[in-house]
Amino acid sequence: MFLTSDPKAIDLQAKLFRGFGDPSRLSILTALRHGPLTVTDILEKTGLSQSNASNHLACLRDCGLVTAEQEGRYVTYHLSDDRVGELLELGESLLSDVARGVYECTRYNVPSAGTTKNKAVLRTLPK
Amino acid sequence: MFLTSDPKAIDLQAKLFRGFGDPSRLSILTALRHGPLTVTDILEKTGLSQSNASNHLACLRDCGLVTAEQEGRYVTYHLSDDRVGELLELGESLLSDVARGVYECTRYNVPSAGTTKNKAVLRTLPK
DNA sequence: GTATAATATCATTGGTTGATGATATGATGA
DNA sequence: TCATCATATCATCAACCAATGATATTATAC
Repeated sequence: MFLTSDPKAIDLQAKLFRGFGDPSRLSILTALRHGPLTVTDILEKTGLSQSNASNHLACLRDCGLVTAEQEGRYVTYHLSDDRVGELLELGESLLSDVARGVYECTRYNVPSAGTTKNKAVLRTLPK
Repeated sequence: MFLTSDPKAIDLQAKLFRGFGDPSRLSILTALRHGPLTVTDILEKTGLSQSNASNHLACLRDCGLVTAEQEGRYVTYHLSDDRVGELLELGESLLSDVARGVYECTRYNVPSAGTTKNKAVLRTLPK
């Protein structure tokens, strides 16, 4: 057996996709798609709580998906690379054709954006 | 406050990206990138255990990212849409520029592909 | 029919993650 | 200096997910 490619590269790439795979982070990235925004703007647009957004922004910043600039009292965030936006776009496009399947897939679920009130999970439906 | 876009769409899109955000699933998708493969082929290429691969294949199938065809005793899987491959490619390209940041991001971690022996997690480093 | 190879299903469980709430830091203006 | 606004940090804990191992199903060959 020889592996498709370096498992470490796979792990890293999976981690990269996870950056996009959380509703809070994804809503932040989506909000930034049309231009830079202040944290305050992000809070307004996404409806996330302050500390939640700040935690995720730190994560996105560490991962290199967004960059931050202090401007007076405010900090302005923007997407770090055009490919981040392209990935969002491609995901959106793909989703438009596979949405039903994704919706019905019961192996995993995402938490509802910004809240703890998660949907009931339907793991294993009896045949 | 008005939200960037339908939270339900965000949740779904996040769920889609999660399809790519697990090392086992990602290694399967990557293995399929150069053409259709039998489950047995996938096991060989990825090193995943049979039941683990089968579980993830079911998930990818449900989500519409791959399709399956029975051929005799074997089942052949292939990517369902060109955009799946494009997403992998774009992710790879982006990773080549942000890999260090992703590696060092400590907010979340992926399990090592196909095994339970996970790396130690370094959640919160003291300043 | 029986045996065997290929794949699928599913319950269990340990480790991980994300939201929260409290607190800390930093920047500006009075 | 103090007050206040903007943002960051961090510990806690409930919820979730993925690997495993056992078992079931399906297909072929004999």
